Amino acid sequence: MQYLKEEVKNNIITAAVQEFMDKGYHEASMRTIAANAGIALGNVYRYFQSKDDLFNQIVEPAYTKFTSMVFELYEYHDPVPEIRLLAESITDKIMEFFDKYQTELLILIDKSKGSKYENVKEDLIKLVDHRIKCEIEPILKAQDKKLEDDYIFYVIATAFMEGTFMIIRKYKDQSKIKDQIGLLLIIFFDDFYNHFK
Amino acid sequence: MQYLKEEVKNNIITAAVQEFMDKGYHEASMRTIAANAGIALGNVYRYFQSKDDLFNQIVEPAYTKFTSMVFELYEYHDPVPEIRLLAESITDKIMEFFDKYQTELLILIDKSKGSKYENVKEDLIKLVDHRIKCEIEPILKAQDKKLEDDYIFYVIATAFMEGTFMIIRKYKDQSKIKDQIGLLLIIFFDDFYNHFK
Amino acid sequence: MQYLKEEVKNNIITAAVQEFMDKGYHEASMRTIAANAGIALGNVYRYFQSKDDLFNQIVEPAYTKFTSMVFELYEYHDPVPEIRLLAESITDKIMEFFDKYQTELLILIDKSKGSKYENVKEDLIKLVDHRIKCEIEPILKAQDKKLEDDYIFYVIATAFMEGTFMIIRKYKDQSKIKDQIGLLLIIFFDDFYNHFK
Amino acid sequence: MQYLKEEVKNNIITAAVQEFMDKGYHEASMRTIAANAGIALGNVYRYFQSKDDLFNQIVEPAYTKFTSMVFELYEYHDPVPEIRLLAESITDKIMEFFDKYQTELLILIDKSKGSKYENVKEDLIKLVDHRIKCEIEPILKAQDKKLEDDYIFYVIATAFMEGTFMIIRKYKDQSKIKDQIGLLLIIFFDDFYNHFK
DNA sequence: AATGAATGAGCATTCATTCAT
DNA sequence: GATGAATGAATGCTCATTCAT
Repeated sequence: MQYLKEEVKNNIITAAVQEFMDKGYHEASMRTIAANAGIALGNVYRYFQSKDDLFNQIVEPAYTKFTSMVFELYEYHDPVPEIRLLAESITDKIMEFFDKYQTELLILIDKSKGSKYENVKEDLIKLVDHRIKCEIEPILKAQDKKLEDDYIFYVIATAFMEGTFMIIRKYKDQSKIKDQIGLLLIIFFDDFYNHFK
Repeated sequence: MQYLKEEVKNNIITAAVQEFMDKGYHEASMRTIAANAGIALGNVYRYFQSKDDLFNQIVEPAYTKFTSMVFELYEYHDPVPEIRLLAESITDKIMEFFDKYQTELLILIDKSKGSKYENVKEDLIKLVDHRIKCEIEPILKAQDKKLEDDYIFYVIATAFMEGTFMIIRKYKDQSKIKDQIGLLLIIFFDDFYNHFK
Repeated sequence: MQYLKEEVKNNIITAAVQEFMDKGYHEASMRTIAANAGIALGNVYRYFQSKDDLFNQIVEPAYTKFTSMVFELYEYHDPVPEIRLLAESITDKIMEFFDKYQTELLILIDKSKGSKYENVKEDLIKLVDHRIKCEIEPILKAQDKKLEDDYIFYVIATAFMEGTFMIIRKYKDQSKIKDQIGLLLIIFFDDFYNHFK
Repeated sequence: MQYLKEEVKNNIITAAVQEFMDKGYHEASMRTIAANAGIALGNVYRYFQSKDDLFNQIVEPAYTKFTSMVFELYEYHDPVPEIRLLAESITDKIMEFFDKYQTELLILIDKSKGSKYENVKEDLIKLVDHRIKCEIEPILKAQDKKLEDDYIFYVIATAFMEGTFMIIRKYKDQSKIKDQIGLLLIIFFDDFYNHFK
């Protein structure tokens, strides 16, 4: 690998993050990225093989970490006696992740259409949906109830995740984010939980 | 002459609605729209100045009606003794709107990026946010509490609306939609309401 | 399929044949073809899906006919008592082909590098090589001789075909071409034949 | 200063010869050449003004030597009583040349499209054509025959040279090359000679 | 009114060549 | 002398829009 100036690479990434945030993967223009990075178009390709590569290098670390986090949460099957404890542990995991990859997660979630990551949001929501069902179904069973249409859980999962992303978008301060996501978890799942009891 | 056949215009709109739904504003192809409307590409431009104009004419009525509905709800200040009643009345209003503009609303909400309507979703959410505050603040006041940061209401509003849109997207049957949105309203605001009591 | 002007299509083909002849498939420029056809670049793509398609449409008929001709000759196994007869029949077949596809054959043979036809020349030569061996081997066998290295047959096949192509390139008059290829066949194979007798 | 290290220049030439052989003049990459020469891309341009210049410096010596050889053979007018003797002497000359410039000749012949040497092959063939005519015409004259169209000689010359190049491309061993070219000379010119006798 | 052929600016990508260090 | 980062024009291709008929 040749020596490439870190500054230029950073300029490209900065410009690219901005461009991907503005227009999403598909609509983003390599010309605009080059212009905003203050370099010639061709020079971008010294640092990144392709638009795809540029996008991937930006979101890949977030994706990898995110996937392993998702996997861990997915495997955690036991229903908890007290939702606040689960909320706390999930929030901790998520915060650890956000600490490093806040912007990249948002690109991954909101702006990845056309790239290989376009299903990330859906995957995440499916996980949350799965977790919700793990919690709620035993409760319903104990009451001999069964929902004929469980799409509402998927809706709640989506709504919750959307709320989570908003908090990430809004705040820079990690402890504030943690507080707000904690509050969201309680409002959503403590109350929600009660609804089915 | 400025006489344009209504039938042709309707065919274009029908094809365009389909195309915007399928691909979103930016990815929609004028060629595909013309082909599906059964007319020549050039002829589309006799009825609509541009892709932009075509999009605007499609979503404009829904937007106008929506805005006035939003205004009405916005103006409705009285806190309700029983959230279910408010839920019912809001759901009724929304359903009335959906009855005519379901598809257009979804285009407006999901597929308007790049057009002048891209902030519609946000506007709607601001309304719901406002309504929530109208409901919650008196309760907090009665308890001598005050939230230092009320962004959580905005988050809840967003999450709720996202859920609402999912339900609209998922179901065709109006009564089913009404049921599910009703359920969502209760889960969100009855439980949520209790949280602050 | 929409109605496309035959004249424009012909202009594109004429310009493309010239360009492919000048630079070969890979180096040919769609911009140059469009310019020489007197139309805008984008318009070329109304008539031909891609550079590949344009090239294929030009050479495909020649290729198909050529392939079937090759197949016929390949299947013809009997050694002939008199090379002149074989020469005559092969020449007839080839001439019939050249009559329609002279230029296209030359593009196929000389200018197809980078396209899916790049092995056509080699395939043709392999056929001729095969035919030569069919003729020569029985003769050698009768003399209890065997060549340890039969690459010389492949060389002769190549040399002969190269000569054939030169004649096609040089003359427009079909009867002249026939005469010259006939002469070439005799020089090559009558004499060559004798060499191994 | 204009002092340039001979070693670096040789490395460039070695890498360039390989690259031109692999991909031909046009497809050859200056980056690849620099990388394989173990130097920086920009440094190539201290030794060679351009890709063109690099190509020219590589094939120039072979071209010069070749041209003078051609000239000698061209000047050698006397018809030979026995073609095998001429074949032998020509083969000797050619082999002497190949000994030093085998690769460069193949580049010149096969890979020079787009450079100023693209006609070298033709020039060589013209020489052989000339020699053939020197041999054949006296024979025809003695028989009071005259070919109205002597293009066939040019064709034979081309076919023969094509065969020669194939042999050079195929074999590395000089004595094997000599044997095969000798065989080719006899097949072509002994038999061919007889044809006109 | 309607047609659909034509336009031209846009896209991602490549590569010979230049130039500041 | 040497480096390799930077340039910019070229490539094939797409598509909203225009315009002669």
